[in-house]
Amino acid sequence: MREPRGERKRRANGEESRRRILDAAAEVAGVRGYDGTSIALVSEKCGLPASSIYWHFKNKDDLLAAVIERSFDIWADALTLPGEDTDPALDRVTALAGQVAKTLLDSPDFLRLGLMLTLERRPEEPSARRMFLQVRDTARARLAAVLATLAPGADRDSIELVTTYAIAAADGLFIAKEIGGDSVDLMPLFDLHARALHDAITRLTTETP
Amino acid sequence: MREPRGERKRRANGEESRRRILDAAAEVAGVRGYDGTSIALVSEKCGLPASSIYWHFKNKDDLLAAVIERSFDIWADALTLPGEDTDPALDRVTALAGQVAKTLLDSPDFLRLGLMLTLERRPEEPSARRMFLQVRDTARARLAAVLATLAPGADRDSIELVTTYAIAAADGLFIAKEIGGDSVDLMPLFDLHARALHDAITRLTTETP
DNA sequence: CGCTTAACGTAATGAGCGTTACAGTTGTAG
DNA sequence: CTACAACTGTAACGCTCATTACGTTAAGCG
Repeated sequence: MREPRGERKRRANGEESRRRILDAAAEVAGVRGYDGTSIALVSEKCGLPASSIYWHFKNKDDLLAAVIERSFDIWADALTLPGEDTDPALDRVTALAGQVAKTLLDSPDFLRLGLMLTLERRPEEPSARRMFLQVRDTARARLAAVLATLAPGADRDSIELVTTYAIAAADGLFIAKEIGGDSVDLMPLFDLHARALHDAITRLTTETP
Repeated sequence: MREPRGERKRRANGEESRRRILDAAAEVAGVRGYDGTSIALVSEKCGLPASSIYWHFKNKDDLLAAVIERSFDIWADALTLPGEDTDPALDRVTALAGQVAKTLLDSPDFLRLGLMLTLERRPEEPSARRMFLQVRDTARARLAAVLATLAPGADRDSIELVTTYAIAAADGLFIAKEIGGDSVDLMPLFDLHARALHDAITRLTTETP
């Protein structure tokens, strides 16, 4: 998925600069959104001229797509899925929800920027948006797999439904945190969410024998 | 809340123009977001010159705040809260969730634009954002009141927690619909949500006697 | 040394932006 | 009729934007 940029570090500064640009762009884009992220701002924040940004990235769209990709990778790496031996099932769901809550608090850039991008509809869809939808889909597939193991007998459609709900509520809780700031404690909310998911899954296995 | 603009229709065209501007701005802003909504685009879409827009509204920020306010009013008017006589409680929550789902499908402008605004953090917070947070808070208060009647014995903090969760999941489901489009059917998702809320409320009244 | 090339620096381009100045138009009041 | 206020139309302002052209520097390699 990651592009190794062909070259193998001829000049040490290149890779370093690329990282600095991505850092700056992530910081700005996470706060100001797609339009609000100007090349001038990123340039100022990373100390490199605009031309260097354009040397490392095709254009602004390409830069922001790379930001999302990297930020998602960082987030996904920080997320340690609970092992299959954890029991009972409620503990497993709660542990997973807690993990998601914690990692979202630590590296929220890709989700914040990604959600902004999904809500907008430009005439030409930015590849940054496509990138977000793509990584989001892999996360979704992983979650569906976990939920499927918790409800062995359930049909595929029901699993998909619960998965959609699980992700949606997580998105919403993330936004609630963005709005409420310190007055919102994510942990009990994600506990509530885990309960809801557990109940829904249990219903899947008991109501459709 | 609404500003009556002082004058009482001296010239018929004025009110009509104002409405046309708001319609156009809502259409554009719902799709393109805050930055993406240019005065030139709104002007083109409503057939009035930019100067007319600036005659009716102080500036772009003022215009978008008015868009959110009006769109919220339309949404809130369409929302008929289920009467207190509806029973059992699950039916009441389900009815409410269904109402929210339906009205969000019909008039999604204020929520889409509002969510975009909440996710961004500019140096100077637009009054459009403040307006959204304000109307959102009134909606929140209303929902909390409804939930409180369903769980008479519950303490205030628990009600607040469930309310936050309820709104968050609704936001997330709205976004899921934006992403998935026709492949996402909101109704079963909001049913699932209603179940989750009902379970949470029931737990509030039984677990803390 | 000299050639190639990755990377940075300077400066400019053209387009679009929000906003305003200002002159016209038209209905209403005195 | 005149005066005035509510609007509309035209044209420009200054600014920021993404992007690029182009010259400079320095490391790797023969």
